[in-house]
Amino acid sequence: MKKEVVDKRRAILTAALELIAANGFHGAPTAMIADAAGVGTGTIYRYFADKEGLIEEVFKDVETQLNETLMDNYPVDQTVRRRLDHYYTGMIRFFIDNPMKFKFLGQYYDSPYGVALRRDKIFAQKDNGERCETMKNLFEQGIAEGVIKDLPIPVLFALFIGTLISVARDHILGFIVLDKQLIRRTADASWDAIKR
Amino acid sequence: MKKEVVDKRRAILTAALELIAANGFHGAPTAMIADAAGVGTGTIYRYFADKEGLIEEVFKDVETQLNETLMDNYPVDQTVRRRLDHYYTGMIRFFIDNPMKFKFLGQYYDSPYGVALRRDKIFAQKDNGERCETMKNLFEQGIAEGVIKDLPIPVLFALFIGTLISVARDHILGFIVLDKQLIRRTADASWDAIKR
DNA sequence: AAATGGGGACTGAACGTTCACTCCGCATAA
DNA sequence: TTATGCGGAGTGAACGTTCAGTCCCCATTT
Repeated sequence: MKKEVVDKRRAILTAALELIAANGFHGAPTAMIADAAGVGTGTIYRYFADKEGLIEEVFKDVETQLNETLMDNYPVDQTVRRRLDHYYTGMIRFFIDNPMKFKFLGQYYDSPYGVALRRDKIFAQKDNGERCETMKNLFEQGIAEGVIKDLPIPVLFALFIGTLISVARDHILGFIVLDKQLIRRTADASWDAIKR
Repeated sequence: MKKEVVDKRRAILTAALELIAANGFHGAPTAMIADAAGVGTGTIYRYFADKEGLIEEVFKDVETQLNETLMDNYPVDQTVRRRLDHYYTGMIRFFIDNPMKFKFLGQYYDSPYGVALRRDKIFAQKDNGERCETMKNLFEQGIAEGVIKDLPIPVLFALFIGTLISVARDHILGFIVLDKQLIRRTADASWDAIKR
């Protein structure tokens, strides 16, 4: 835990992420994860309760990284649109830069593990005071200001984020190449969907 | 195969669809499918090569039903927007009316089974002459007419269909209730995303 | 400095379970 | 009798998990 010489916990987390992203949950047996991490199969159970526990930890890890990325340079004092755009482009970039993490999240969300998870829960910050807001809050502010359509929050969420996920997947699968300009135009188009 | 008294093939297809939609691929062992269908486990292998073959058949079945639904009352002579709207609302209604089929498709698409599948392939008609068009064609027409943004087809697809899938899922999971009016407003918002 | 001993991180063969799939006998029909 | 459609106990492979044993580190002793 403290020695950095060989952090086996990290090695297991990384191996699990990569193998699950590449082959799915059931294409990543514990023996294979242990192998890729360079540890014995038993060692996994020294750091995690069971395979499900391991997967949960991987998820939390990715979630934290994504949240940290999104908090970076958060434009607190700008318009609702600018703040939403920060989230949108930040997420796209994170997924493009970390395709394995994107695929893992995809695996996670529609599986027994993630069914109970609400989509907006991802962005529910816990202890960051005023620096960030949930997207839900942003949508509500936008509606109050009259700049966003008065639709139920989950619908706005679907309109705004559903596209993001589809576009990111297409990029990762190689159907399109999302350069800076195309990201810009996609983000604008998604804004068109929810703007009043 | 020909006797309708008890169509075991159909019973197996139906049972597989329901169980996979409810519990996922790995929560639906062959023994359970056979039980639900009221046949012996061995009988499955009289009608299908293996479990993968069965799942493929279920997929083709659902695909065909969806396509047939969409061909109904297809507004051949109307504007691009009207024709796209026909697809959009038709799909939403199909998914709302057949939540199990929606869930099954979700399972199918991000699994080893569906990786090779292109999204627009779903709508590639085979033998229907001029009655229907692929969404790809509709997007291209729209771009040529100057009514749709000049973005890559997969991006337009993501903008238009990504939202549909998210919204349908939210409805099926019970987070929102999609009545006729809300479907209308969602379809319009999705159009805003792609319209010029 | 060198020798010793104890403790805990680590390992992987082995275990029990689960699953897709097979095989052979049975029931029905001709 | 022969042919056909079917059932479900049985089979081997693969999986998650365990646990008895190994090995390394370091405190202690000489």
